[in-house]
Amino acid sequence: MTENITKNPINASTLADATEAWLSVVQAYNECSATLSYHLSPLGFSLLEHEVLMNLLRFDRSTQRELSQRCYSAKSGISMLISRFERDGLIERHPSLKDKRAWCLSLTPKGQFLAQDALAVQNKVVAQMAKAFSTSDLTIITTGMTAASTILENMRS
Amino acid sequence: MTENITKNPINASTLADATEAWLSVVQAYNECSATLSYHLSPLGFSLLEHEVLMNLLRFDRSTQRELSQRCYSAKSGISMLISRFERDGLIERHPSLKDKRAWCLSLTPKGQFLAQDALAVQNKVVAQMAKAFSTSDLTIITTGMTAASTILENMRS
DNA sequence: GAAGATTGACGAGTCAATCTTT
DNA sequence: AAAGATTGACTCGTCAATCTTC
Repeated sequence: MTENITKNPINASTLADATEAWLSVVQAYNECSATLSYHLSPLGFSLLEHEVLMNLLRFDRSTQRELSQRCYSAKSGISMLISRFERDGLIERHPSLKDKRAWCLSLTPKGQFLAQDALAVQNKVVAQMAKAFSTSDLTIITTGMTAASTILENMRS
Repeated sequence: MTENITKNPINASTLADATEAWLSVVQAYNECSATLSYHLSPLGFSLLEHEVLMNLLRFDRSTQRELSQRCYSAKSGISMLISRFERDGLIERHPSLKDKRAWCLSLTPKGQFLAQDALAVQNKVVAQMAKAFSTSDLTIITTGMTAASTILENMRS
């Protein structure tokens, strides 16, 4: 007999605690978005553009579909955004060797420089945020949020 | 001499940990949005409409500016959203007694019923999410995220 | 002058349809 | 038929300007 192992039996008080916790996450998420956006504006990047740059820094030769999924943005928007970046010389589209439908995207040298600038901004913000948490807190958050994502994803199937 | 007390000395490894933790939060946030949106659609509510209803359930007689701040949405959008809710009979606008510029917003009986339905959906989602965390985890998150919000807010002034 | 609310113009991103390739 | 990418129509929310009240 299999059993559903959870860290938490759900009752009225934990529901209230969980709601409060989640509201604090939503608040922090919004504050972080506003702060990141604020400090990125001198570079001329929106939050979505920033996400795309960070992804290409970590995962060279990503496809547009991969970016679409990792940035939680529709593929049509990514398509237009990449076209703009290509026109401005930040990104190069290479035809995929394995799949003729797809593009492999790479940062140009210019794109890499600007992405590094954006990364520096992100690091500054994340470093400040990290002051609110201990190392073990961060581990708890990473583990829990990853598990929560899986649970949430399963609630839509 | 005052000193900046933080839970975390920032170095390269904690920056990586903090980035990973934050990415997991962003992922969970997006999955939660998608799941909530998915389960709210039968009720015909968008995420923003849901947030407004939850806020009026908790804080009766809120003003539009208060909703705008608590829902992280521009006041113009709130104004139009409230007009729609008023037209559909979910909300009543009462002139504020203390400030003739402002409206005091209240849910009508019909609005209260629908807000309860939306709350039930939210509770279902939050309860599932809570399975990923222990009670002490939830406390750590609430405390840390609240502190992080303050830090982030201060980074824009 | 500052703040709450409203309106209109605008923009970023989504959805649906289409084309090509698998 | 399914999947990657693109285009056009559309929607939701923002920004700037305005009106009224503080």
